[in-house]
Parts: sequence; structure tokens; C-alpha cells
Amino acid sequence: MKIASFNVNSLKARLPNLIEWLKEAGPDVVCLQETKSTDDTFPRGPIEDLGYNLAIHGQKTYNGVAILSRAPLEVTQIGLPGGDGDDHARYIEALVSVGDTVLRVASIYLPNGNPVDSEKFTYKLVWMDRLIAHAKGLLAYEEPLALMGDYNVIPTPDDVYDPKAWEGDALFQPESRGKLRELIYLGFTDAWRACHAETHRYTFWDYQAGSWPKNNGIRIDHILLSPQAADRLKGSGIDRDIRGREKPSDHVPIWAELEF
DNA sequence: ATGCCGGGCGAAGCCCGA
Repeated sequence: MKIASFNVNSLKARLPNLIEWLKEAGPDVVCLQETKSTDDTFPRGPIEDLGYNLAIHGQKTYNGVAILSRAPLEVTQIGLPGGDGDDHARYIEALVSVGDTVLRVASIYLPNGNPVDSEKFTYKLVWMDRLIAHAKGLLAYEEPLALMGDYNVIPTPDDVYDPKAWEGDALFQPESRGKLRELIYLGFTDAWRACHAETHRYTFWDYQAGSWPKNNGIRIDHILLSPQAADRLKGSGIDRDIRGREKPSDHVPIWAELEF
């Protein structure tokens, strides 16, 4: 089964792009981020026509996450627990049936956190603490689990074209990277990294400053697998060419193949 | 180059992203 994650940067603006990729890549499960669509404005039709069931956590203008699945979905969580008034649509989780077993998937849009000397960075770190706490609970189920999405964290200097250029950025702060490690060290496997030894492979290129033609990218979209999911990992990839297409998102899809 | 592009909102510039 192929699972994937794609920050579309507006579902409305990216719909032709997304449909084309869905037809080519044929993923069984897709986590979307930055849909910028409410449940009312979500373009269900064209996606359902390709055979996907939908789980949506929408919001107007900003954020918005969703899960598409060929197999039936059962939503288990909308919004990350521990919010205390946090109304950003950044987390949705569901159970997907796979034959006689289940895979739990979450679509994650982790806060950007810039600028670092603002409450936005605090929000990012607190959000990561909430994610860590929730993930601990999920791991206790000892079942196949995939936390996928735009983590807005560059894990290591090997995941950015120029570490110096990102020194002051929230995506590359020691605190951000430390909390991502704290999450991973609970027992998760970075699916793409587990399958690839090469460095400087990216999932995001800024629209500005010719970042794409210069390959000035960063790797911030990740698929984290529980031990029971990692045991089934057969491959992982980044659909890099999508970035060079007409009206692309600034992110590209990442995927993992799990054997069930 | 903390704003070079692109999207939303809404009808023009401003907010936001990473």
C-alpha cells in the first residue's frame, strides 16, 4: 500500500495539479496540508471521482488538513489534543482498514514559527510538545501508525542547501530540531531517511529568488512510522518533478510503500 | 534582501508562508 503526504498550498489553486499527480502516482492514502478550504468549499467531487474517501478538517484562508483513502476511513481525532483555545486546523487522524488489519494515519501541518522572537515560535514549540504527548499515547497501541505531513522542521544540516542561510529561521532552530528528535526517539522511523543514504534531497523550494532552478531547497515534509509500520516499509520517495510543473505548490509529495 | 513569489480575501493592498 502506498501512503503519501502533500502540502498543496491551497487545494483550490492546486486542484488540476493534485488530480494529475493522484492519477499518475496512484496512492492509497494521501495526507494533505494547507488546503485553505472549509468543509463547505472542499472540492469533493473531483477527488471522490478517483475513488477516494475523505476526512476533512477545514478552515477558511489558512491551514486546513485532510486525509484521502481508497479504503474506508474512520476519523479518530480532529485537532491535536491539549489546544486550550487553539483553533488552527492542523491535525486530523483516522483509521484506514487494510485487509484484516488497520493503519492509523495522521495529517500534520506543524506551525511555521517565524519569527523566532515572537509568540509564533512559542506556539510552534508548544504545539510540538502536544504532538509528542499525543504520539506517546498512540504508540502505546502498538499498531501500524504513520504520522505524515509538513513538519516545518529541517532535521539536520544535510537537509538544507545552505545551513548558514537558515541559521536564524524557526525551521532550523536547535529547539525545533530537538523536539523533532524527541518525537522520533519515542520510536518512530523517518521513512524516507530509512530508505536513502544520500544527502541534500528536498521537499520544499521557495517561490522566490529562483530557489527551484538553483535547487535551493529544504527537507521538511516527513513520514514518521511506528515500529509496526516501519517493519512493513518497502520503499520511499519524493516526487520532485512535480515542482517543475505548471502552477506548482512550493512543496512536493513524499510517499512510502508499506507491505500489508 | 524579514519579502524577490504566490495564495486568500475581495476588489487594492495587506497578511501570510518558510
